[in-house]
Amino acid sequence: MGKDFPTRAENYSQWYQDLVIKADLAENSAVRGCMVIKPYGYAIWEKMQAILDKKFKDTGHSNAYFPLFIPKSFFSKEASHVEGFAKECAIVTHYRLRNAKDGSGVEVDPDAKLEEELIIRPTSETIIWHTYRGWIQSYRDLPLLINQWANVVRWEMRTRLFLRTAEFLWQEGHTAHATSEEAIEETKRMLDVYTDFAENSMAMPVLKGVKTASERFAGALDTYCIEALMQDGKALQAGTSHFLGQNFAKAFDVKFTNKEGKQDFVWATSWGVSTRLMGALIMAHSDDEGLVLPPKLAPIQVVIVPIYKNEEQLNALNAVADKISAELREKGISVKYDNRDTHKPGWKFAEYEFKGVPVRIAIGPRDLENGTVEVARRDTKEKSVMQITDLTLKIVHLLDHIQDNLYRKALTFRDDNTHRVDTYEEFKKKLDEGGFILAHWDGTAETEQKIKEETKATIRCIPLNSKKESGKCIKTGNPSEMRVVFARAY
RNA sequence: CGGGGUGUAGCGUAGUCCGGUCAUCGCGCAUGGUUUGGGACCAUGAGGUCGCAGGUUCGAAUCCUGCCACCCCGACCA
Repeated sequence: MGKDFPTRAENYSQWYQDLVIKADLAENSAVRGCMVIKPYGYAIWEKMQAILDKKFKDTGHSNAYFPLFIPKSFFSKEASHVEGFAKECAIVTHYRLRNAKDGSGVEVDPDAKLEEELIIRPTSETIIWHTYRGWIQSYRDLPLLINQWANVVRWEMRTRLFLRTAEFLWQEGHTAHATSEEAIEETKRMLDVYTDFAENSMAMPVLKGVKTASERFAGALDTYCIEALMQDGKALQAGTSHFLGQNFAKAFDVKFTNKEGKQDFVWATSWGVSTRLMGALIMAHSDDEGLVLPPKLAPIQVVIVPIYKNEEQLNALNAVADKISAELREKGISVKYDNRDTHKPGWKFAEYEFKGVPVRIAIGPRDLENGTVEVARRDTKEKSVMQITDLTLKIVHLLDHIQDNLYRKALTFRDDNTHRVDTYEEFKKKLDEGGFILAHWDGTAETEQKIKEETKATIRCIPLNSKKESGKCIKTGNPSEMRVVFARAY
């Protein structure tokens, strides 16, 4: 564990992959492109879920669950939606197996062909809007604010643990509203929820923005997003929130009677974040010694390691450690006291460091005499000796400091790697150094496409908070009203 | 789906060019003992269809053919 681990500078993608596996977050499975999320990795995901779920409930949403399978015909109803997902769908065609005559095992029973094939959901808009048709008649039924936690499948050519897998876990919110304004408001509200989560829980600064037409969700009128910058200088889309207009309402005939007694199609949104956030979290903070977790998402926030020579000493340490643990737990801190006799302290130090546990407390016989403990923080690797008497409060503060420090560090990194450029030459040069690039663009899909082909950079978003500034497109020299964010992306 | 690479014990590997005590070493695992303030040490032991299937040969991890899986780089995507 931790040995023979490449540094980020040596090989970033290898560093990432080894980190995920060696920190026990996930592993590749027997199924191509699908991963097994291991208990430690899943515990982080559960913390993400718990925080997000509360935010969804607090903003008026309810959870529900829709089927994994979607009748093929549903998919054809919204033209751009089909086009967007057709190339990456898994399809169920049969419902029965039988023993092969040659004894080679089981085979698909050709007599068990489904009359209508089922698509395994790559996203649930179609089944949900089909269902909403029966739920919505009047303006009194609106807004309808639903979220579901689910798995989805997108048959990807190339996969990477957490960042892109054929099957992944996510949440998808699907809401219906009486007016366009209300739906847009909802779209932005949920983008803010994601932003708040990314920055305050993940300690990861994000840029809020709108996607260009070519990067928009299939079937959306507008796709809002949060974009984060990873340590290798590549951008990562961490969450999306879509204003779907009346596209799905029209495709699935979801009408309501408004206060004036007139029929109208409802206005829709959808929004989601996925286990990809795990990848973002890992790449935002971790270092060459392993995982670094922000306290708010760490399954174990504090680990206590005893140092002893014999059972007598251990017993004395156990008593003190149990008391410290209990006090910390009272403050809502998750503590692990690792007094296993099967591993030495040094081994444990390395283990928990690699797994990103924010704070480690070591207690030995010398500490018992002095009424102290040794406290080590993962983010800075600093160690200090603290008195046991006021330890709990200090740990509470330390965890807050670590959370803040990780955010500030990530923010500084992003600021240091965000550049404004005004010429195409400068653009290409900065692009190779990595980071976000703020540049003028003439607003056409052709130019965007050309830049992408020539440099592999995409427009990550048109920032929501950016000021108008007239300038010239870096590629064509045509007039531009504001800068957009370019980057190479995951 | 195109280009490149790799498959030998749970993991990482030597050996493959040049076929013949070659199945090597390290980590890990098990047992016993000594240890314990930064990944302990000694001893003993268990564990392998050398990716799979054919073929060549007296003899194949090694040569030939086919297949499969995984990784990296592209195109596509959250």
